Amino acid sequence: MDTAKLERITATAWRIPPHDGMHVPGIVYADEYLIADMDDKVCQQVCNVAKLPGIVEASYAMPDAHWGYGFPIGGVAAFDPEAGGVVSAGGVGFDISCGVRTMLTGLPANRVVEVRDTLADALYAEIPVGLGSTGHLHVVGEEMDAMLLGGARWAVEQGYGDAADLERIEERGRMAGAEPATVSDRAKTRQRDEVGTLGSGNHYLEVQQVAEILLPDVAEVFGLREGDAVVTIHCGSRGLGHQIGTEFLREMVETAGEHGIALPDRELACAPIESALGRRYLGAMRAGINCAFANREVIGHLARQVFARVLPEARLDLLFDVSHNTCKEEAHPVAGESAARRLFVHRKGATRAFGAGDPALPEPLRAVGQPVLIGGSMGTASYVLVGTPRDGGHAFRSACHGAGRALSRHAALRRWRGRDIVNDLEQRGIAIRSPSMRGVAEEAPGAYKDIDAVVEVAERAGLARRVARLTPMICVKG
DNA sequence: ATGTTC
Repeated sequence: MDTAKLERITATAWRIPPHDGMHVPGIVYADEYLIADMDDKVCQQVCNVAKLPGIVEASYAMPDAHWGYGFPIGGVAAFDPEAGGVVSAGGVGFDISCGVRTMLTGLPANRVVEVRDTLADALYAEIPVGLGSTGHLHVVGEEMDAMLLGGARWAVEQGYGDAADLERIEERGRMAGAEPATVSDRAKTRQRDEVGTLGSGNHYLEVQQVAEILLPDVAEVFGLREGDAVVTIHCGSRGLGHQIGTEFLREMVETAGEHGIALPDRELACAPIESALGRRYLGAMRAGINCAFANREVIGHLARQVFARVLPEARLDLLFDVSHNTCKEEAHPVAGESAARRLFVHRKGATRAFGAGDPALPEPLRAVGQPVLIGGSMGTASYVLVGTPRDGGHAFRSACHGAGRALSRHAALRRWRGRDIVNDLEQRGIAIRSPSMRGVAEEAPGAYKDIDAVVEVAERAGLARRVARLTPMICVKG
């Protein structure tokens, strides 16, 4: 990216002054290396978001930001409904509530190494993965609506997962305000056999080891011990979220003019939060969040079943479950103001990162802050961070979500072959199981930014602090 | 991300 038009405000933050109709500045969190590699289109998208009605404080991009549909992936933007603020389907993304959960085995990683291939095969056999994969459940009619209302709570009621998990999920496993009636029959039909499936793309289940502890006191509260094995699941709301996104995006494009909104890019289609369409989207999007909660809860249960057979001493207690693609109603002080405002915070490829003392956090996490789970690319490290207490002017208590793509899927396909990637990783002791060698090539580690650099910048920028670095042993890949 | 172009 050409940094000539950017003001460097700290070692890890760049400001784009408002111009050409931007209501607020853009802020990009990056060091000189990450900003140099970031696509100019990220800045353009940050600026476009800053032109939307009712945006407050700034249009943000996290250190892992890359080009996305309308909003950048790694984008954070908050809107005030009292100031004509909008909600945008493209600002949430197609994979509503795509997110990550990490579960603690309580066992040293060498116990996994001893049974690695057996465990990898069993996980791959039991956990549905890949494009169009179908699951163990068939959810229709009133059950579908109950799932969309109940989220992970519904899954637990169905016998998938444990009630103790619920405290360790954002919104305690159930997003309030979901309106299943606003979700189309087509979206529900697409989902009826997909609950409890991993999906494709960058989604995965990994068995990882805690390679390094960076913040011992917090790691202890989180239950992370150096050398232990953990299980991390990354997936979202599958066909249902995608269908909701597709339908509302179209409707928001068609009605933007009626709402008096001039779109800088049709991919930024949006509706006033206080409009009928805005409220309807929020009801459907929240149902999509519950779908993702239920999905990850069911997959977590399937993983526990596999471990119970292959490695029965493993506990698989849930550390936490975070969403990366949401629009949430939250109270935040805007920079320069003392009182908090009621805002609708879009996080697209970004993680909520609440600090110690936040009442949204359950005990004992409230004492230290929210676990911020950063999913790495296939074969590379992942991180557990912890949210930091912050006031206004700091991305509405958000952090990055992953490594972030450096190359497009298309470019990755030209450069790598899936089989070679699998062999290379096997040489390094990492077992990959995937139905799609094309998918593996698209997800080649070299197609992503350096996650160590991304989280270091996130920490230096004050977005979150590093607690533990995780490295993969087994990856079941979509 | 996605029954990878209703």
